[in-house]
Amino acid sequence: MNLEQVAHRAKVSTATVSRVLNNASVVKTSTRARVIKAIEELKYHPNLHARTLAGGKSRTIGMIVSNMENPFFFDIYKTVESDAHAAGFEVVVANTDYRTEQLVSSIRLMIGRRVAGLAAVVSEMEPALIEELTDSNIPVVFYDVGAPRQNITNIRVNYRRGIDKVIDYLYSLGHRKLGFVGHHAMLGPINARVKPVLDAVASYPGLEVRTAADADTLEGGRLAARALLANGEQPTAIVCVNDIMAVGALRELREQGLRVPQDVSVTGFDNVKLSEFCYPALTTVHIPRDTIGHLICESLLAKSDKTAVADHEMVIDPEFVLRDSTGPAPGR
Amino acid sequence: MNLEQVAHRAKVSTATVSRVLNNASVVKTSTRARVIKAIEELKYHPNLHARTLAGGKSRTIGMIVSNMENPFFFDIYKTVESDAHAAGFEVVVANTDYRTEQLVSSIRLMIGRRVAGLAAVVSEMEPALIEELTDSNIPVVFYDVGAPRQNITNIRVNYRRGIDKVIDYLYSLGHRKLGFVGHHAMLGPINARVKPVLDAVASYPGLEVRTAADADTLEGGRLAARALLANGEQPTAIVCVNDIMAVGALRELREQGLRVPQDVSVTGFDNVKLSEFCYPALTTVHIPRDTIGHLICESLLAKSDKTAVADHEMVIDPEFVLRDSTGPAPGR
DNA sequence: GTGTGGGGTGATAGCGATTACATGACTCAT
DNA sequence: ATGAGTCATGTAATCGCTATCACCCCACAC
Repeated sequence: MNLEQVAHRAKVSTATVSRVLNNASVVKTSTRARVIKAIEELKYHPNLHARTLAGGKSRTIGMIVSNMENPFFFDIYKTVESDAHAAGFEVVVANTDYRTEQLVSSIRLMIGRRVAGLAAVVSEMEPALIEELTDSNIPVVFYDVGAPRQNITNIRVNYRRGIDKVIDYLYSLGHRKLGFVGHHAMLGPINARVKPVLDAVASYPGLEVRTAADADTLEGGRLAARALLANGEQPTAIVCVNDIMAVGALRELREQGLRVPQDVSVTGFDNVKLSEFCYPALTTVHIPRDTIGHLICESLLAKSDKTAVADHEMVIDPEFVLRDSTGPAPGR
Repeated sequence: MNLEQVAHRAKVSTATVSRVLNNASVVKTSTRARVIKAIEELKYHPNLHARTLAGGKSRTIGMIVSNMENPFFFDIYKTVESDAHAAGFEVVVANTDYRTEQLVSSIRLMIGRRVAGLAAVVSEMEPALIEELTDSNIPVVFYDVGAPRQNITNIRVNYRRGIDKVIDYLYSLGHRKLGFVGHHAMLGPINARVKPVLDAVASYPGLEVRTAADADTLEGGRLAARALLANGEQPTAIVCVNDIMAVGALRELREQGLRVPQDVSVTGFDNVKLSEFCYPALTTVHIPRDTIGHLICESLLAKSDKTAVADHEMVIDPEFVLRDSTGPAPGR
């Protein structure tokens, strides 16, 4: 079923059918009606591939994320999608699972699709890939990828500010031995997340930290916490790189008969919905995923419309959220 | 950057470049090397739209789900994606948020994309849409959509068997007043999920059930539980349509100072990873998302390869999972 | 020497849209 | 009546690729 058949049935030219399909230029009301009738009768659905090929422009934007399983990423995606839809764009997502190989093929795929814009919300990103991307001439927005770069819009969160509030709070409660639960992908944002922790820790006298890492999942958080509790002296507080892993840690502590926060305090990061529904509710740091999503979409659409929008860097400030998973260090 | 430019640079015809790209027929080693060199030098990425348009076949399969936020759907998606990748296919997902309007536009979009196959893992599905889909000649697999239909492969779960085990267990523990937490989309699978509950309840003497529904989210579960506790006699057990809502219910009970399972028992459904990480860990029913995902992909790929694969119905049996959120009815 | 067959490559006709550009039919002021 | 200006529509080139067919060249058998 194609344009030509519709045109034939409506006794018009393909150009006219295209016109009514795109609401472009003027078509006589009676003609339009005939065309629409033909379209419906034939159950015609325009071929998107032919469309973008002929039109030279694609109405879809691509989004690459590290781990859709983590609601942090999903929340951003959802905002982007809703904004994109409002502007008449589709969005296709790709998951990297923190694997470079997946990232590479996802990027190639997006370039192959000639997406109107690409949002990369991933931790890992090699310079060669960035180059490949910028060469492709596709508008790109990164979230939190490594150092600032020219020709790229980068949205980042001031993790240092967030983690400072956490460490400061724990310190004031008497905690001196911290455990840090991270995940294996110790690059990009994880770096952007890990380094601030180490920096913050270093600025307090007598504060120690030990790190354990695993996958960015509930199970991973549990295993990392287990590792933390197994080797060496037990920390009085466990700081987690994100809420999901913190919930995993919570589970491990419970299993080992440790009470939170009486025996061990736990903190998360992101303020994902779940952090409020787990038990005990997590003390965490709020990262405004909706703001991030809006910024991504706005920037992408602006770039794909006009040709000259300056690339820039946007920094977002996180907020401390105090809940029930933190308390005074034991014996104090 | 297109085929022609690559061909020109490698001093061959476009046909030969295409041959190299597709590993089709024989190309002299030296020629292939020249072409590959040109491709790399020009940073050429084949245009996917032109490809599928010219080739007449798309290497992507579409998947429509009701609510990606619910890990139940995500788990299925993940399996499908991984199977699809293994077979050299991409998958694009669309979210309906249980809204018919979204479903319609997603289906149209998928048809427009000329996907090689479509998996519909949604609750709502009007006959007209199903017709539109079958007319489009795209291989389709449904998960749990209404009554069995011809010309459509349908994968379904024997909810009755699952819920029977739950109700039976609660009944044996002395529970007679049940609350049921569902979600607003009371169609399709929700029907497939709700009706069995009512049927099961009806088969026990003296068993009562009251229903409350809200959104399919943590928050929704909480609100539904709140409604259940507010009106009328307090149930001794709350049966939830899925784990996510159950975790929401857990939160509400805690907030109201009710202990689980001492004061109120709670059950989930799906056996999502979270059900094991929340507190208390949920008694639930396991639905094998991986099996579902495998079946979907297998069926879709089979259909898109050969032309004559019979449509059929597959029924999956769920399993009861006993954990810590259920106990004897209070005062017994 | 001539026929046969196959490996390697080029020319080119689509695929299904969009989009100049051209055209034809009217209206209307001059 | 005539030329200009609109409005509505048709014609056909084009997008970037795949796939068919034709072709050339050379080895090898008879």
